[in-house]
Amino acid sequence: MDIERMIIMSLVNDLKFRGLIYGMTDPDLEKALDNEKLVFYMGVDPTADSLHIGHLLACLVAKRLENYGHMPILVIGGGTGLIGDPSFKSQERQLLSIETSLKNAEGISRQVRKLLPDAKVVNNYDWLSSLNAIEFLRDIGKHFNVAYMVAKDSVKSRIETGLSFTEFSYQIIQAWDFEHLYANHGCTLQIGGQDQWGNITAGMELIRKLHGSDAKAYGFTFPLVTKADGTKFGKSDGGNLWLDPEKSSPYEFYQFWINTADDDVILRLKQFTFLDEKEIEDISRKFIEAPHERLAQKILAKELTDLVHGEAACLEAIKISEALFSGEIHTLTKAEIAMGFANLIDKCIASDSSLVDLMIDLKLASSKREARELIQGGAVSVNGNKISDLNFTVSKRQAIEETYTVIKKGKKAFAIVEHQ
RNA sequence: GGAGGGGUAGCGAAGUGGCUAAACGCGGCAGACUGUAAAUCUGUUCCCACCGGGUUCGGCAGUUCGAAUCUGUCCCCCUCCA
Repeated sequence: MDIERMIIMSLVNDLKFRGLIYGMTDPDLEKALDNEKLVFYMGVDPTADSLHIGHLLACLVAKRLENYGHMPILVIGGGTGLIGDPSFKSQERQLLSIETSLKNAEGISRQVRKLLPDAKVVNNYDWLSSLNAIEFLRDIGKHFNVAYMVAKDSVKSRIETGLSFTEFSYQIIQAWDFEHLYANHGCTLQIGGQDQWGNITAGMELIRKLHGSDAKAYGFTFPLVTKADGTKFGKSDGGNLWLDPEKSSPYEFYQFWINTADDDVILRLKQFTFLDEKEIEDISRKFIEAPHERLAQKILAKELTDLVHGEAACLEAIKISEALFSGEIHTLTKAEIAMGFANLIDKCIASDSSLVDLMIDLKLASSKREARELIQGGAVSVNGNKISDLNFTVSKRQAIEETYTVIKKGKKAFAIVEHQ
C-alpha cells in the first residue's frame, strides 16, 4: 500500500467505509483512534483449540488498528471461559474443564501470533484464578448495581428462561479484565463483536468507579457478519471452518471464500481484506460487468488464504481448485498431484478395490447403500469420468500414472487414493 | 399441591386400531440449468442390504390376530390455579 494514502486515510473513515463500526461508546473515540496511540484489547474464549472463521473478523479489525499504530493485547479467556458468557445465548453453557481451557488457550495463542505478530497475548486465567470470593464481592462486586446488570439486553431474555448466578456474574468478571488491563498495561480500549457491548460498558463502568470519573476508557463494537440469504456465516459442511490447517485444509478455506454469494462478496472484500477503497471499487465495477467470471470471489479467496495460510498453501489451494473444477484431472501429472494435493491424500490401497467400498473408506458415503444411490444418481466421477456402474473397480492400472485416483462426489467433495 | 394441554423422523407438523417406515413443509444430500452463484425444476432423505431384512412415533408394562393409534404406570415440557 502506498504510504501517502495511508497517511491521508483516517482509520475511522476506513473502518466506516468497511462497515466495521457498529457501536462506539464515546464520540471522542474517533479522534483518539485517528490521532493517538492506544493500547487496546480483544478477548477470545478458548472453547476449542483453534480459532474459527468467526474469530477472523475480530483479528482483522485488531490488525487494522495495529497497522495504524495502536497496540493490541489479545486476552485469551482462560478464566472467563470457565464461567461462560451468557450474552445473547439462549441456554446455559457447558462449562469447560480447566485442563481443556488451558490446552485450547495454547493452540489459540499460537495462531494469533501468526496473524498479529506484535500483539501481546495474555490469559486472564493468570489473574482471575487467584481472586478469592471475599475480594471479588468486596472490591469488585460492590461497584455493580444489580438493576444495572439485569437491565442489559444481553441477559434480559435469560432472566425469564433461566440464568445461573455463575453466568450472571460473567459481566463483572470481564469488566475486571478491562480494569486489570487498564491499570497494568495502560489499555484504554476494548473492541469486540456487537454482542459484547454490555460486557465492554460494564468494564468502562468499573474503570470509572475505581479510577475516577476522568479515567478515559473506550469501547467499540463491530457488527455480526451476516449473509444476504439469512443463513449463518462461517459454517462449512455443517461444521466450523477452522483457521488451523490440520482441522480445515487451506483448500477448504479457499473454497469457503470462493463460494461467497454475489450479494455478499463486495462487503466481504471490505470487511476482510486490506484492499483499499479504490481497489475494491475497481473490482466491484468489473464484477458487476461480468459476474460469471467471479473476479471478486477469486480475489477475496486468494487474499484471505494467503493471509491465513501463507502464499505456498494458497497457491496450492488455487491449483487444486482449478484442476478439480475444470474437469481436467486426468491431464495432471503424478508430480503435480503429489505436490498440489499433498495434504489431501486420504488413503493408500495395495490392491484394487470396488468404488462403493472406497467411497465409504474415504468418507464420501456413510454406507454402501448411500454410495450406490450417489453412483446411480450420477454424482460420482473417477479421474474426471462420470461413473454409472455400481460394480466399478478402482484399479492401479487405470490410475493417473498408475499412482493416483481422484474420486469426486458431487461438485465439491472429493478424495484421492494413492496406489502402492 | 390442584386443573388442563402436550411429547411423532435433523426441525416444524399431520396421522388417532390394519391400506403407515409414517402425509406435508423446512433443512440436508445429489441431478438438470448455470458461474463451483442465486432462483427454478427433478430425485433422494430411519438403519443395513443385490433380492430382502432390521429398528421406530417420550420410557416401561399390558389389551389385541394386529398398536404411533386403546389401557395402566413412570419420566419430561407448557398453560392456568394455590
